[in-house]
Amino acid sequence: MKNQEIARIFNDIADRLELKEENPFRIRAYRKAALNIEGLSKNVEEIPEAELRKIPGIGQDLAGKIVEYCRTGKIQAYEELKSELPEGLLRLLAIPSLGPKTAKQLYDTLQVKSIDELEKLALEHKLSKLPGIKEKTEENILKGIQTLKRGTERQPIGKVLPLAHAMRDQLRAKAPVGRIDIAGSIRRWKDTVKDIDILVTSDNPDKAMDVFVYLPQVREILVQGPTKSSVITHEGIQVDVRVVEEESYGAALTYFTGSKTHNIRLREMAVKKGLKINEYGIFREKDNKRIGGEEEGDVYRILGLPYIPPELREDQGEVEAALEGRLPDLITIGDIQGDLHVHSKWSDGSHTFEEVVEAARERGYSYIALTDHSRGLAVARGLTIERLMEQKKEIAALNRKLRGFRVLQGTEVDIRSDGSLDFPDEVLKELDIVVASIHSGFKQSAQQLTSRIVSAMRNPYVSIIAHPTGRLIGDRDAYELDMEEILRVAAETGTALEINASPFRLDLSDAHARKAKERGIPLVISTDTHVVDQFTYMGYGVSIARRGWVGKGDVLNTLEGDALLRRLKPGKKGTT
DNA sequence: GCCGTTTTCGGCCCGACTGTTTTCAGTCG
Repeated sequence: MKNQEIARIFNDIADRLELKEENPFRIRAYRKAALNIEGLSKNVEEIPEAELRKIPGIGQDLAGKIVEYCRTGKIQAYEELKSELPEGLLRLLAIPSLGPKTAKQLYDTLQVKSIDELEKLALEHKLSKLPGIKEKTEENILKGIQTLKRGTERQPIGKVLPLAHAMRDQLRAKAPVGRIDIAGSIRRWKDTVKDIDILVTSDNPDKAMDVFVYLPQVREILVQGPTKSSVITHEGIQVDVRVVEEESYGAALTYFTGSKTHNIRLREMAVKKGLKINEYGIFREKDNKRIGGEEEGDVYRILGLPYIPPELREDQGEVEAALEGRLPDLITIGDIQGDLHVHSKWSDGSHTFEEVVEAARERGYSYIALTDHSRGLAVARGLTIERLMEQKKEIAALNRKLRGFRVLQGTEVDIRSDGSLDFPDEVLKELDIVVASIHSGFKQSAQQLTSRIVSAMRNPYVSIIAHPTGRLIGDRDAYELDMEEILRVAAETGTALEINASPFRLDLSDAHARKAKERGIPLVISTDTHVVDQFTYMGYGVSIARRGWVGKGDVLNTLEGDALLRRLKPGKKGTT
């Protein structure tokens, strides 16, 4: 898939045009096109040129450049542009607080061509000799270089969300704030997050901001004003707080929730209706009269749209769907009846059956599947066939005692390097549910890995493929897989794909979940719990499903226990 | 460079904070 590469090139072209002080609207056109290509779920290589032009922000010229890149691996105009300015100059733009104007000035006057050169000059106070640059700017450039060197990668949402909640709760307790919400990509439940946006109302904004910038989590204050302040936490995460008036709260919440492209769509629609939308409200163009904005619903209602849930706001067709009245009815956490991927002390989990069951009942579940590891996974104390059969007896005994709750006996059977399963069919057929997954041989070719998963799906007893792509966010990329082939065979065999709800996996991803849903492939959302606290991961999994346009009917573990067992693949007996 | 229920030309989403100015440019989101 060349989408990411093309998006990167278009952004790079935009940077270069900016340094050349080209027409800013032309620059924006490249950036907009890059955003739209990046967010595209289809592979651009498979889209004919005429269809490419239907993508918003892609016209004749850019469609031609995309085709040129797919065909030749190069874009002539880009190659020419690259020869005009040194690479190092481009890298200066990555420094926060340093933009194209300053970079160009530094290059023209001091011939700065790399970040190291710039750092040296700043330390020697050579920059403050330039017009418009004084001590403070020099300091900020040095700070920016430090920030860049530390790296500000996107963080897994599972790491950022608890911090966001803690800061929100402290603001609520200590600062003079009224309404308060976490906005931004966290509210959209993106799997990774770059910063935390918090929106508040306050009758004393200066005080509220004072409390905020001195919260214990704060390492450094970036900016502080009565409506907007930004800090960096000890973890290196940027947090922005915005204060708005009551009457603007809804408009501001929409605005700061984004995504950027979704907002631009809304604003463009507003302009066509003779309206103006900003973070303060919705206004009539002719007399600037406010016609709404206190509630988020105002924004959508006035544009003639149904409310669009934050998880869908990515400009991935949700505006069109809203206009045509075909927004999906999204799954909610309350729809989940049970968890189908749970470990116990028998393998590498931390709790007894009883403890796991109690925690599941507290969450309101009516069943869980115990899916301890199989024998081949020695590091996780995988079960031998004998232990598995012993476990089966214990589960049967436990089920006899339980009222209104059922424990399904299952396994997370390892898909070995050669594609065979770690238990023979005679063993698998004795189980209620078989979850299969890969734990080794990650470095195999895409073809090998794909065929391992395909052969597992073709086994009549395998109900679910767990964490199909193996990614660990920020740690390990998804395996090289032919996802098209996996989806095709999943649809053909009726094998369910798991959305692993661990916030460090979220695998399937939102985009893959959406594809699976479109093809009618059954999904399950499971937590892969090893410690009972991890049952709370379900919220992350449900949110990723929502981002994939997934409804209750697409997810097997929204079914009651009997219905669930009937729906597991043919070949399974479906009894307890 | 894109786009069109005023338009194939002339617009293009909107505002806050900082630093350097003395009314604003640059940067960011």
